[in-house]
Amino acid sequence: MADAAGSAGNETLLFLTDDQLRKGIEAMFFAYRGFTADPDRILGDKGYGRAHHRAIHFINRSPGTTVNNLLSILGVTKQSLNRVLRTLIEDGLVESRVGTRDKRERHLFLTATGQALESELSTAQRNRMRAAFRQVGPDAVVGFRQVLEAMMDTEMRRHYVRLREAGE
Amino acid sequence: MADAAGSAGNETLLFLTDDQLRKGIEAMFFAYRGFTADPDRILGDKGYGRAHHRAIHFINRSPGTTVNNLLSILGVTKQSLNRVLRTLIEDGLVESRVGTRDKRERHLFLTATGQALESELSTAQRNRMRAAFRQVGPDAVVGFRQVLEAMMDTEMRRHYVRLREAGE
DNA sequence: CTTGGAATGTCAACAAGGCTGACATAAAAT
DNA sequence: ATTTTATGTCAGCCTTGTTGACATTCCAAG
Repeated sequence: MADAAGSAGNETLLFLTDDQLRKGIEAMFFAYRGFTADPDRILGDKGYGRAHHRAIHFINRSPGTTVNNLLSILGVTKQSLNRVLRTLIEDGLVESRVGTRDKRERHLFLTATGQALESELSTAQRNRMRAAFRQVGPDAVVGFRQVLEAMMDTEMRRHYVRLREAGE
Repeated sequence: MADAAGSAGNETLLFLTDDQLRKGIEAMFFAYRGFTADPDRILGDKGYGRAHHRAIHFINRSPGTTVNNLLSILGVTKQSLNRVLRTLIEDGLVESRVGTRDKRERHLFLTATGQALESELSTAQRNRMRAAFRQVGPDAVVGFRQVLEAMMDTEMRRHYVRLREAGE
């Protein structure tokens, strides 16, 4: 453990065994269910699904974002996203404004109602993550984020980093 | 860990700010797409989906497991799982043997063909995780797993731990 | 032993949310 | 003027969740 990086003995690479990797895989699977469980409950009660949550989350993060930008973040087809956006707009959670510079673009914003739902969802999700973070401490959290970032596709990492910069 | 709870200095808890938590949430979202991307490609080519992968994975981990046990691990309805199992059995990837003690139960096993697909899928998934692990080092990996475990529902953590024990 | 309930698994039908393909519109770019 | 881009829509398909109805098997209480 102590000589992890330097010694280059074969013990150093024990964390790369198939067994360790499999545990990481199963941990991802089970943890992701926990990660989505609380929002899923809230959404189900209101007749929405995970797809609506994702749209709401990223519109909240980048108010005024275009449909096209949202598409590349979410990695779905426009038809699929459009179905979700249509219901959110009809229900008055999202507002779609025609672009001023480029009138082909639609800029998306959360309404007050949309912000309320966003807040309810993200509060629930943050509560669970806060409990986990607090339980394991800051060093573990750093490792957690490092592994996740290394596991992303480069395209997705681009979006992730762009959002981080915007948020700070 | 030692001073996280006790010292109560405000610097100590900076990793619990809403901003840090939001980053963790987005990291989970983007990383999970990477996590499933490679298996999804392989499965798509063969006419299967993520549900088939999950079934195959856990049957491989616990050969002879019952449908009921698989249900509680996967957290879906028996009807949903049954559809997936039926296609896997029809295609000769999974074998279902009637229980000897209790003839209501079906015990599930991977056939040679099923094991071949399992191996292909888990190799692809392990390769990505290995690359990520190697990139960040063993300490980060420990933190990664600690956070994930803390984020699981207790029910899911039970399954996770039970699988760990069986594997070691 | 029989019978009723519990456990297990199967079949049918429906909904959410992915997907592709085709097409319309408006605006920008060439 | 023509082409390209951004967006929206319709139709139809697939996977994978759901509930409801039902068959089989086991077990336990009468």
